[in-house]
Amino acid sequence: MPTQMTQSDGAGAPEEAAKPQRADALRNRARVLEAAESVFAAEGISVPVDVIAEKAGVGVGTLYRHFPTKEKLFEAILVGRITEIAEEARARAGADDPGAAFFGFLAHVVEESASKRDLIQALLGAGVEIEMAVADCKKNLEAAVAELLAVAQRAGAVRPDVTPAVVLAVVSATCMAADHHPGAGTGDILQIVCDGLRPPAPPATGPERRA
Amino acid sequence: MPTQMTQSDGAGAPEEAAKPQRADALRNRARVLEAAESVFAAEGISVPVDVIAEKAGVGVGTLYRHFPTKEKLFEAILVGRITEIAEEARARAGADDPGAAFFGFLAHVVEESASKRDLIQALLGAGVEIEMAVADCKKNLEAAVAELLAVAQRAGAVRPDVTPAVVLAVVSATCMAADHHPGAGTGDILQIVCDGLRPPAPPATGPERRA
DNA sequence: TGACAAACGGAGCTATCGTTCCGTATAGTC
DNA sequence: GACTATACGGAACGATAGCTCCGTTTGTCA
Repeated sequence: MPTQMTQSDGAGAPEEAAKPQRADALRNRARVLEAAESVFAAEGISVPVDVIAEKAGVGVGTLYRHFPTKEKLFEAILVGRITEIAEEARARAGADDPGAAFFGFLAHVVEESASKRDLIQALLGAGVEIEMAVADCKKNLEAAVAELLAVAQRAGAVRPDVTPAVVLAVVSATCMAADHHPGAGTGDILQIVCDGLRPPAPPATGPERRA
Repeated sequence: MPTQMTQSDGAGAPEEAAKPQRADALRNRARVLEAAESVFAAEGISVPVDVIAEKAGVGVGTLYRHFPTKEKLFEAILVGRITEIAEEARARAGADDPGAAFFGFLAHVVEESASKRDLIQALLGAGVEIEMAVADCKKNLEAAVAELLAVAQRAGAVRPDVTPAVVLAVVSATCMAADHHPGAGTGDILQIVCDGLRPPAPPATGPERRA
């Protein structure tokens, strides 16, 4: 449960004093977050809020006191998830073997995101309005991936013409494909994508690559 | 507009005599289908039926007389689209250059499906109950792709370990990624996938491929 | 042209879901 | 233990969207 947020942070107001919350309020907030995380992951973003509230063991009123809208709740979870992935990328950026670090990262993300419908849908953009908070978060992720990618490219492990945007696109696509085509093994798809990201073999002979 | 269907075919009853429909009924049916096709493609499957009816220039009542549910209407369109793709695969299966035929097919599908939200969502399975009719259709598509793939593999243009299911998964993933990550060029993503599908360079030297 | 079955249109019914409101319960404090 | 601000619960409201119903229109056939 990495997702945390300061409940009400209005945009412009320079409010500072985070007044202490009551113990039960804190507890319930955490419960809602936890319940939402699992329910969204399992069912996607279209589950009714009632379901989340019930799973959390609170009333809908309580849910709405902590998160002003369903979308905000989802956003909170999303920001947590994406931030986590970005941290993972940063953590791997300094590894000894840049190639292994890069491809390991891809595998990690795919594995982690498999069966997380909500994340997938969000990355996909299906039916979700991209909020500013999430957009910023994505920028952060893209920056982290850019670094990891650059190192791997410098080491010759990844094609030089690949951009961070392409990496993100390809990764989310792999997650989606894996989730919805159970017939095709996740590993097989990932393998294809990874090999496609590698440079076309040093001096080269093989069949015409790159049109 | 390849989508066609015999309006009411009950499951078990061996009814044969397709009683002739009135001219306006036929016309309206076609209009609904056409409108639905473009609206679904543009907005996804969540558009209200009213929108489709309006675009078709008919009332919702008329829409529902031709298609018992919104889902059935969508299904009709889907079946048409998927069948078309399957035919494309079959048409290319006998080409001179199996490799070019195979990769050309992938490019064709991606290009054709770009900007077709509904198809993508359906391939994804997001929020759509897979109906029998569509499932059959998918089987047909998979068979067609299997043939095209087999020929290409025999010619050494595609990895031998790739299965039809993987190809479909990878293609739909590419469509989705291209649609939702405008930052990453469709061509770039397709390139990566295609190269990943190719065999790992004849005798080989390059960096370790295939774990 | 008249008659009738077939088809149409769209108001409105129903179910669902996000959100609000307010009476009740409780954590924290003296 | 009493008091109060804080938080809770869940009934109810409003909006939306799928679908139905029935009075009206129209194609077809003689």
